[in-house]
Parts: sequence; structure tokens; C-alpha cells
Amino acid sequence: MAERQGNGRKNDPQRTQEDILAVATEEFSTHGLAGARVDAIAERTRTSKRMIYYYFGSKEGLYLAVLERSYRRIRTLEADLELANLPPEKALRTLIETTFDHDETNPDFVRLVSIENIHHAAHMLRSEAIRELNVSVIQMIEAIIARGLADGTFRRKADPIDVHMLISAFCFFRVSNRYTFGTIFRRDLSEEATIERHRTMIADAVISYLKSPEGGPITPPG
Amino acid sequence: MAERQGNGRKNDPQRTQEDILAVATEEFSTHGLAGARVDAIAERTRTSKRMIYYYFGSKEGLYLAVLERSYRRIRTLEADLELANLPPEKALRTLIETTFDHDETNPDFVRLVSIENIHHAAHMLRSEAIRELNVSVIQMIEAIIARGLADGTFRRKADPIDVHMLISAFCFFRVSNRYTFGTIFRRDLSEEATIERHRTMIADAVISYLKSPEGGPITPPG
DNA sequence: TAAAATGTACTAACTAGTTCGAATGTCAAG
DNA sequence: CTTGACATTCGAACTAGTTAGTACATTTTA
Repeated sequence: MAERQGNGRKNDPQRTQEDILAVATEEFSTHGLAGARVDAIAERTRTSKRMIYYYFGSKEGLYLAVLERSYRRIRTLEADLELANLPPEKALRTLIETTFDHDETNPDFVRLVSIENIHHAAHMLRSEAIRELNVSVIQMIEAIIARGLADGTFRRKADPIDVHMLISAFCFFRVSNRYTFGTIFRRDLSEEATIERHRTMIADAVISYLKSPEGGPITPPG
Repeated sequence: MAERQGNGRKNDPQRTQEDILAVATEEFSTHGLAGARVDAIAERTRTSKRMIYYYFGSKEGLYLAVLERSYRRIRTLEADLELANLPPEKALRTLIETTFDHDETNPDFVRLVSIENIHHAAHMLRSEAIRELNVSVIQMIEAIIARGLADGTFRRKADPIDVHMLISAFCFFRVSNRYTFGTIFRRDLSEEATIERHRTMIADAVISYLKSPEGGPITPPG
């Protein structure tokens, strides 16, 4: 009586892996590496724990795959910007808003990076792919600053990595520290009005920093 | 011959608790809440696991005690500043540098806050003590901005909480994301020269932001 | 038929938290 | 100074529940 015990199963390894990765991303970003439960991931998957180990070998292997997948996704976004044709200030503003929007709409990514930092970036070190990333952002910023200095828009010769850090820090912090900051100051950082204000703010801050003269904006007393 | 089996034990509950908290702070900040091992904490303590449960009841109880202790420590630092007598720009610079130095010298605190965010600030919510904190910082910033607007040093009516966020984000990020950022850009953020440059940078950025006119530093085309 | 993919049930190890049975220190009252 | 009540400390074995990882059988694909 071998009726349809096989409930119409179709082998689809790619889809199975993608399914696992999607669920694992959420589990890891919610509970951290140690806090995540392989069984919990398996349960919310169309497939089984057996498959997790079949494809990813171990919990850490799965975690690394999740991390790489998250980084790979940003790469796509940032590469598509056409900044060379825009005037420096406008180009920088566009780049900053892209970073801002990315972090805002990818809290899972932000949380994974936080978790990875708790583990001293130990897994990231093992992954070639991840390290190659982000180099392009620096080159973009470098080019914008150079153009801005040339045409007089900017007056400060800032280090592009430092500028990237100034931008990243704010965009990242808004998301990574949403809960503690929100709790302490009783402010909901995901309100639309707040998001808009902050997006403008970080761009204004970076741009006015680059516009202000070298040696700091201090007006030395006569 | 009952030689000195009692190895000169002294009852010192305060010291015992402090010992446990110090070790636990390191363990939690290194491994996260789920990753921390109570047995590991006990081992590195002068005392035993038995004592941990005697004083703190549970792993979570210990974690919360660690969190509160960390927050209590900052309170002391920030309160001691005498900013009211300084001119606005100088006052703000001093406040920013204090925040910067605090985060730089208290990586454990930064990591605990990161961990707490991963857990949606669930423990912080339960602690009255923690929430009361940081209110004073906002009042300080508010006063500085008001003075700066009055005497013409600043031109932008910025929200003090937003400004605090701009400052905190950079100072915090430098420490919280030290490992991933350092790995990606092959830059050691704990180098003395880098620290100095960044300390100046964030102060310059915030100050030039407040000095630049409302509506952003954009020069609208003719 | 072989290889890849999947499902089920299991295990070996770990870990938070407990229990027991003391010994030793503290401190106040007598 | 003694005594007794109580708080603190020690140490180690124990447990109940959890969890990463596996053995083995089965189905699908090609």
C-alpha cells in the first residue's frame, strides 16, 4: 500500500540551501552565534537538520555561509551607483544616503556584523571573499574628495577611510544600538520622520566637515 | 597534625562579589550572554560556582549585575565635568573628548552594550537604574547649543539627542566594530596616532555641523 | 545502478543550576 | 572572654534538560 507517502518531493539543492540560509540568517542575527539553535533553524525550514549538516558541515560552517551571503548582497547595491558624473557634494550626499538606506533596510546584516565583532572577527578572517569587499567604497570617496578639493567645494584634505568610518558609524549605530538607545531616550528610531531627519543630518555633518578649513573649525581668538 | 588547612580564609563578601563581577564582565563581554560559561567564570575566580549562585541567583542575574555595574561606572566620569564656564565650542569639544576617551578605555562596556542590543535591550528594560542615566548628558548638550546660538558660535538649531547620537555613534563604533573594520581595511584602530586623529575628527565634524547654517550646507545653484 | 539528496531516530557531550555536608568567620549579647 | 546564632565559604558530586552532531535507511535523479 505504497500510496503517496513520498509527498511529491522534488530534489532542489539550490533552493534547499537558500531556504536554510534565509532562516539561519534570521536565527543567528536574533540570537547570536552561541545563542542560535540548529534545531530551531531546522524546524522553520522546509527541510531538516540533516540537510544543514549535509550542506554546511557544522554550525560554524553555516554561520560563515550566512555571513558571506550577507556581505555579497551589499556589493551589488553599491556598485550600481553612477557618481562620477555628479558634482562632488551631490555625489557624496548620494553615497551617504545609499549607505544609510542600506543599513536601515538590512538590520540583519548590521546585527551579524555586531555579532562578528563580539567574536573578534574570527570568522571573517577566514573568508577571503569578505575582505575584498568595501575597497570600492573607499575609492569612490577618495575620488569625490579629490574632485571637491579641485573645484573648491571642499577645503579639508581628509583621509577617505576616516570619512567612510564617520559615515558608517552613524548609519550603523542607528540600527545596531536601536534598542539600548531607544530605551534610554524613549525614542523610536524607526519612525519615518526620524529616519528622514537623520539621513539629512549625517550627510550635512560630513559635508560641512569637508567644507570647513583644515586645522579645525576653531576661530582662534584675535 | 592539623597544620594550616584553613589557608587563612577571611570572610569578605564585598570582595568576593566584586571578584565575581570582574571576571564575569570579561567573560560576558568576550563570549556574549549565551556563549559565556558559568563554570568558566567560576574557575577564574578566587571563589566557586556555588558562590555565584549564592549571590546572584542565576546566570541572567549575574549578567544583569554586570550590566548595571558597567553603567554605574560611567555616571561618575561624566558628572565631574565643569562645562558651564567654558565657551560653547570649547565646552562641546571637551564633552566629545570625554565620551571618546571613555569608550576607548572601556571596551568591555561597549561590548556589553552591543550584546544587550542583540538581545533587544531586554535586560536593560528591567533595570530602573540604567534608564535614569544619560539624561544629564543631554541636558549638557542642550545648554551648550543654546549658549552657542545665543553668542553666534553656532548657527544650527539641532536636537540635542540627535547631536548626542552623532557623537556616540562615532566613538562607540570605533570600539564596537574595531575588529571587522580593522580586518577589512587592515587598519589598527588602537594605534596612538589614529586615536588622536579620530578624536579631533569627530569634534571637528560635530562643531562644523553646528556652525553651518540651517537647511544644510548646500549652496543652491544660481 | 550509482550518486546525490532527504528523512528519522539516536547519542554523546555539555551545561545551568542543585544539593549535601560540612568548616570557618563575624558579631553581638551575656 | 565565651558563647551561640547566623552569614559566608568550600568543594565536589549530581541531575535534568538541552544540543551539536551522526548512523542508517530511503528516495530521487540521471
